[in-house]
Amino acid sequence: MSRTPAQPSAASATPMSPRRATISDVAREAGTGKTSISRYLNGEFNVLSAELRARIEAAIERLDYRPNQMARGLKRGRNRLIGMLLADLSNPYSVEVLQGVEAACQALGYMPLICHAANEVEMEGRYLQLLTTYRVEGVIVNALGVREAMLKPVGSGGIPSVLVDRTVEGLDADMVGLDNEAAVRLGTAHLLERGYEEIVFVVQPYEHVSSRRRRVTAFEDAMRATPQVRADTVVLDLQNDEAASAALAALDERIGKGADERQHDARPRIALFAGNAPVALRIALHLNARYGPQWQRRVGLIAFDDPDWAELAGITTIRQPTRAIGYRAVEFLHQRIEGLADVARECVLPGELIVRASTGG
Amino acid sequence: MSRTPAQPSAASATPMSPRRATISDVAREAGTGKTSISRYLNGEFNVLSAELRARIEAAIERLDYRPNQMARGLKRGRNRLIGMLLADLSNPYSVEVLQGVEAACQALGYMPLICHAANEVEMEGRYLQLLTTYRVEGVIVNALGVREAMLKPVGSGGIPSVLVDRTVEGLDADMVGLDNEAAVRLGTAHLLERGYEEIVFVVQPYEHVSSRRRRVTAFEDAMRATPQVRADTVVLDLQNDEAASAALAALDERIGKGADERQHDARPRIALFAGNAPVALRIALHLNARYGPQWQRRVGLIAFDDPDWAELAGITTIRQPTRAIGYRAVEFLHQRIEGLADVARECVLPGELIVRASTGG
DNA sequence: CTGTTAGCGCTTTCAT
DNA sequence: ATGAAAGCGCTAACAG
Repeated sequence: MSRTPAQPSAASATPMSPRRATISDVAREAGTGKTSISRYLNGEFNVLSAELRARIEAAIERLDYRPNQMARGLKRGRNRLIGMLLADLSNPYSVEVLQGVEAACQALGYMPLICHAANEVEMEGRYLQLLTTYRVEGVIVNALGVREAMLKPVGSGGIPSVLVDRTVEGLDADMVGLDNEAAVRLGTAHLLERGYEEIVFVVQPYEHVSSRRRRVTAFEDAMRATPQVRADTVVLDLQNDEAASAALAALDERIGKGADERQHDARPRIALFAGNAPVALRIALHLNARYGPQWQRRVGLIAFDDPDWAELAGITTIRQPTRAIGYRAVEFLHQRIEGLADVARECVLPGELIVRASTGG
Repeated sequence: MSRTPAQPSAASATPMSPRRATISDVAREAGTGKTSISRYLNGEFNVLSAELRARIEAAIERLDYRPNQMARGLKRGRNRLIGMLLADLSNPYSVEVLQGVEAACQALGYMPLICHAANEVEMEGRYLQLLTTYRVEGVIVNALGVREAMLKPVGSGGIPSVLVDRTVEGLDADMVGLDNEAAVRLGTAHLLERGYEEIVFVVQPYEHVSSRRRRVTAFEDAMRATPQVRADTVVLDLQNDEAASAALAALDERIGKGADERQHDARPRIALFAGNAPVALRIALHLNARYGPQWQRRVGLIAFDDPDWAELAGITTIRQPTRAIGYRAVEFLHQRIEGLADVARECVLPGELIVRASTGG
C-alpha cells in the first residue's frame, strides 16, 4: 500500500508557490500599478499600450497569477455564481438536467454550484441557506416538494430563481419542465391502442410534488374518456419499505386476477404506468422477482423517464427533454438576473414516446 | 401556459430587500460596532454581554442578515470550499462517491464545489482552472486520465488534492479507491469456481487510467495461474462507436464458437468480465439484441460496479465501497489542508462480490 | 467587554 | 494611456 514518491517533475514550471500571487505582486513584477493589471484582466486592451500589455502578460506568466474570483465578486457585487439544487442525483433525470445546466452555464459564463439534497428536506434547506450566504446570483431548484423551508431564502423579493420539473406552493418563480398533460396523453393513447383493459398509474406520494399531481390528474382526466377501460392510481412510497411492499402486493393481486381470466400466452390485459424511473425500477424489480424474467407476459409497463437500463429491460418509456430543460432553466435565470424578465414564466417541453417490448412492442 | 401570479404570501417576513444587509447595517441597527457583530457571528459569546448579544440577535433577525462568505473568505484566507471534479456523473459510481463526499463535507464543515467534466478533457482542465480561481482549499479529483492538463493547476506545490479511483502520472497526491487486485481475484476466483473455460476481460481504453490498468494487469496475473483456462483482454472503446462495434463483433465470434461445441442448454463455457458498469451495460445491451433475453445461456457475465439495474438484469457484480471512498477522500483532503499529512498516502478499500444469475447463480 | 483601525484582492472613479 | 485612492463586507489586531 505504500507508494513510490513521484518525481517532482514539471515542478520547474510551478515554482513551489508558497502563496498565490496577487494583483499587487503582478503590478510590482510588471513595474506598473494595479489598475493596469485589472484592466488587462478585464480585456480593456484599447487603453493599454502594446508595450505595457506585453510586460503584464509576461509578469502574469512568470508568477502563474490567477485573479481571485472571490475578491472580484466582492468588489463588483456579482460573482457569476448560480446555485443548482437537485433533489436526487441518483435519479438519472437529475443528472441529465444537470448536463443541460452545465452546457448553458458554459455558454453564459456562469459557474453552477451544485447542491445535492439527496432527498433530505433538511439538506435542501441548509443548502439554500448556504447558497444565499455565498451570494449566488440566482438558483435553479429541483425541489423536494416542501414549501416553507425554501420560501425563506428564495421567496418573493429574494434571489432570482427558477424551478425545474415542479413548482413550489406560494413561490412565484419561473418554471421549466415537461408538458405532463401531453406526455400522459401520449402514454395512455399508446396503451389504449395496444388494447389494455385496465391501466394502473403508479406514482410516488404526490401531495407535495406538482409534477406528480399533474400527471395523476392528467391520467385520470384522460381515462375518463374511455370508461370501458378500468383505470386506477396507486401510490408507491419508495421511502417507506413497508408501504411500498403493500402497494406492490396490491398490484400483484390485480395482475393475478387478470391473468386467471385468460389463457397463458395471451397478451396481458393489464398495464402499469410508472410515474417516473425510480418507480419503474422498483416495479420491474418486483415483477421480475415474482414472475421471473417472463413477467412482461403477465403485465404491460410504461414509464416516465428513459434511464439507460430501459432499453436493456425492454421497457416502453416517455423520454423527457432533460438537457433542454436544464439549458432553458439557465436561460430563464439569466434573464431574471439581468432584469430582462418581469413576470413569472412557465416553459413546458414535449416528451417523446419510445415503444419497447414491455407494451407488446 | 400562463400562470396565475402567486400571492406575495409570506412576504411580510421578507421585507422585499432591495439589497442584502451588510455587517455595517447590522451594527447600526444594533447600535454597536462591526466588531461585536463579527464576534457574534463567530460564536465568541464569552466576550459579549448578554444584553448586547440579544440586541445583535434581534437586529440580525430584523434585517434577515446573512454574512457574506466571500468577504469572510477573502479576509480569513480560507473559505471552506473544496472542489470535487468528476469525470462522468452518468456513471452511478460517481454519484455514489459524491454522496460520500457530501456526507464528509457536512461533517467537516466544507462546501463542495462539484464540477462535472462529462468525459471532456477540456472541461476537466477548465474546471480545474476555475477551482483555483475560486481559491478552493483543496480538490478531490476523479480524473479523466490525461496528465499534463491538470498538472498545471494542481501539480506539486499547488493546492492540496486527493485522487479518487485513479492516479495521475507525475502527480504526487493522496489517492483513495478500490483494492483492484483483490477485487479482480474475487471475480476470477468466482468464475473459475463456476467452471468457465474461457474468460475475457472487457475494458475501456486503459492506457491513461490507472485503475483500469491495474485491473487488466491483475486479471492477467490471476489467469496466469490457471493456464488451462483461456484468458484474454478486449478493449471496448465506448466513445468510439465504430471501434466498439468491432470489439463486440469479435466477442460474438468467441461466444459463437464456444456455443457450437456444446449442446444447446449446457452451461456457457465462456464468461465476460466487464471492467466497469458502462462496459457491462454496453455488453448486455449488445448480447440482448443479438441473442435475445436468453443471452445468459450463451455467455457468463460479471462486472465491476453495481448499478441499480444489475439486480434487474441479474448480473453478477463486484460492488465498490463507493460512499466510503468519497468520505475517505474528504478526510484525506482535510488532513492535507490542515497540514496534518506529510507524505502521499494511498487508501484502497475492498470490493464485495454479489452473485446473480449471469454467472449461473 | 467594546470599538477603532487596518487591511484581504480586486475594481473603479477621478485625476494626471 | 496610466496610476492613486477609495472602498466591497468582513476579520483581526490593538487599544481602551
